[in-house]
Amino acid sequence: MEQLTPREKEIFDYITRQFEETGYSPSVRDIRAAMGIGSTATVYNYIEKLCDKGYLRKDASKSRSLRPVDDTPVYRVPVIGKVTAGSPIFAYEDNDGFVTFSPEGRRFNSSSLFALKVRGRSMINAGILDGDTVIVERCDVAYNGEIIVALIDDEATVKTFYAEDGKFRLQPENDEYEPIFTDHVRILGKVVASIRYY
Amino acid sequence: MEQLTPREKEIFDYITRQFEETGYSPSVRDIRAAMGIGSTATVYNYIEKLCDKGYLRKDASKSRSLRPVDDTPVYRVPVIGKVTAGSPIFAYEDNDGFVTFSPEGRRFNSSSLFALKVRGRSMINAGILDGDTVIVERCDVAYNGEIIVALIDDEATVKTFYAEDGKFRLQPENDEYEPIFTDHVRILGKVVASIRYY
DNA sequence: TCCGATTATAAACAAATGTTTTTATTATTA
DNA sequence: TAATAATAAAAACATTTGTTTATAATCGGA
Repeated sequence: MEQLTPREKEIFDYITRQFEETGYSPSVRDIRAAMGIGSTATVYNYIEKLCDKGYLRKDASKSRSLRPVDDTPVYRVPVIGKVTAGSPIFAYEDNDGFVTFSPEGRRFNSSSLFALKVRGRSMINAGILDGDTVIVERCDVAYNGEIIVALIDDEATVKTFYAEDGKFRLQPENDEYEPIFTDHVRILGKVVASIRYY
Repeated sequence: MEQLTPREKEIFDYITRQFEETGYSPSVRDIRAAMGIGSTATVYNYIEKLCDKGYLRKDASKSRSLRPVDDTPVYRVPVIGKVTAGSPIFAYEDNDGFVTFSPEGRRFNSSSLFALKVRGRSMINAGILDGDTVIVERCDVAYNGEIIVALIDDEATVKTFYAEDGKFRLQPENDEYEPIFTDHVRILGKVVASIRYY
């Protein structure tokens, strides 16, 4: 990312801070006043520079449409309550609220994420405890060793996935549990993160 | 929270969605157009209602200053790199970037949070694996059974805390590790959440 | 010393935007 | 049936706001 001049950085920092504090963008004149600048044109030029350099976004002629380009997106992920086979599992209405999740490095299609509260101790050796929240990316294929969410007997379950001899093995990560062998598995998605609150 | 009428909810949902998609608030006329309403006054009344009922915030006479009242705050938490005893541990400069964290239910003083990348397997029985990120709330006291971050030999370590017979026991959650007994412990904070990325 | 980058100003215009006032329809409820 | 809540409109007004144009001071490096 192209370097900012000292003054550009000052102005960028102000915009960012305002955005965080108020929840919306300062206007050109707000910036002018705060930075002790005499003319709106000066500010306007800075804004164009910051946009050109990739630090800001704005929509032309729209008031207060500035926003810092954020490289770590924040997703508001619906927590799915009960999962039932036939029904529209991912209907927006049938959720238990939301969790906020921001990944490291990668990006997701916002609508392809959902979350699940884990019940039971079948994955404790993988560090997924009862009550943990897993963030899941919807997909219908998986590779060996990936932790997935699958639909078993009308219930969503978290297991490690293996394809063997044309069949599937869903492996709990807990010696007290037995693996599930099946010819057919309906994969809801891959676990991309897990969160625990103390 | 006071109930919304059907139409109020439609309008609130539109504002929320716009906010998420564009990063800034729609104007009164944006809403008017999108909702198929003939007059800005109608929209204006709805906005006032939504503010009165506590669903929206706005600043008087400021364009595009609407924002949904968000009850789950999002914290941008600095990831502390190396921790050294005497030095200003929490200096902003010395960090490994940020993680975004939003708690369930409770609120924190934003400046009292920091994050740590866990190294080693000493807490695996508590579901904290090598590479996990723990979110820590700064504090200098703890109660028995709480998972804390303490300073041992100039290094930050995550352990379960116990005070016994006027001494302290820092308990690893892994049978291969021995507890640390000490007369004096410098507590950096309590673990309030842990996050793992796959 | 000249040049370019950085920082800055004044003045005006056009458009977008929030706000007020006054009035009306419809459906529900007492 | 009368009262009330929910929904809606028109028209104007006052500000706020983005944008353009033309001009200038300062400073470091070639």
